[in-house]
Amino acid sequence: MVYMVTHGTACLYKMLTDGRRQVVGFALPGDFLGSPFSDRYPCSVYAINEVTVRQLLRGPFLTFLRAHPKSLSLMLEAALQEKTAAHDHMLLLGRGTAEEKFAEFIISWRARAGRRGALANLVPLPMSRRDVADFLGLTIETVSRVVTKLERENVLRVTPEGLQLMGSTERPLLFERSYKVT
Amino acid sequence: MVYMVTHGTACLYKMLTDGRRQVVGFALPGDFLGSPFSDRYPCSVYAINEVTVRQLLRGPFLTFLRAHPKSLSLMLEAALQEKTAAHDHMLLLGRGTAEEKFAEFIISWRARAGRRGALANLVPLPMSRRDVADFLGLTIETVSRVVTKLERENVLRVTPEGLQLMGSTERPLLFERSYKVT
DNA sequence: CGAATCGTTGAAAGCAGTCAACTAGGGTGG
DNA sequence: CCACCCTAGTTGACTGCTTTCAACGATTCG
Repeated sequence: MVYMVTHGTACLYKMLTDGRRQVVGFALPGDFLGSPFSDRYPCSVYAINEVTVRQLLRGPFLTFLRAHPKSLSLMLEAALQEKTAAHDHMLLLGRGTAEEKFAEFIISWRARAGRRGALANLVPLPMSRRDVADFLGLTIETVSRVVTKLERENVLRVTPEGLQLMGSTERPLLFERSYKVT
Repeated sequence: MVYMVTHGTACLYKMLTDGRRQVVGFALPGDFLGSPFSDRYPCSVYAINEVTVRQLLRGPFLTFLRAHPKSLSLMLEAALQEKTAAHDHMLLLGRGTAEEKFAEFIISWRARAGRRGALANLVPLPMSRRDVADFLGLTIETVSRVVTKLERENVLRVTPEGLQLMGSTERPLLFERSYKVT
């Protein structure tokens, strides 16, 4: 079974028997959950806020895709992009410091979530600290400490509506990247 | 431009300006490098051993895919699988200990590399310690220490041909997983 | 009000990182 | 043939960032 998110935000995660959890991503409207090729779910999902999905039966969906190569092509393009995004996040998880992880998360979340309208400086954070921590491979305490530190440095401000990024955000990104393509 | 690996093993990685590196995967024969939809390379590549590839021009390849939905479908299936693999690795990077990271790596590398024939207990490791370390988000020193520890515990033996896994490998995997699918 | 959940803060511990010394092979050139 | 160098890998001592453990504050809800 495949689902397509139509409204809301979902959290995708994997969990170990001892409770350790890794959030692998967040699904926004337009994103697909599951694969039309397998009846195993690649990971667990839970709704962060009110979420609605469109259910797609595996068989009929496959038939549809075979009949509409254009859609198939779009799905492949999206899947490849998501693979690249996953690789980017690996870099963060494997090599980033706590502060870099959080900064990069805010920047990219702002770009994704605030797609309606220009990049706002008020970034809504519908997910809990635990979700953020598990996404970044940190503990909630460490996330809290990083937020406090950035707040003290006037990089951002915590409001009930989300994180208010200060102007200084455009300055040297904490987590610069430059790919040497060989 | 897209390439398909036909022989050998390649290493895919991303790197930061300060030299920190994350290996995002290893490409074996049959794997594709790059995307037919974008002319940006998603990551850097280097050949671990003698590698041959088949070069596919983006335009003609796209035309071919449009004319052969079956191939398109196979590429989508592969891309979705790789996305799942990337997510699995995120769990390892974000939540695994050094020992769990290495153990899981050996197990899954054996499954992939030793596909010809049954799962051998002699696992060849064509890549360097640095590649392994950068794949697991560790330092070469830590990898070395883990190997030494596992060798002392008679879990494996280091030989010039690769890692010799002892029988005890079938026992409780060091990194058990169990997905609570909601 | 009490209970529960979520988040913050502080102190201490621990796992992996850093720095450095050392070993082992492999290639080169005198 | 062997001294030399260079690279890959190992090992040890120490440091440090993040985790762990614990207490506290804020908010919501019955």
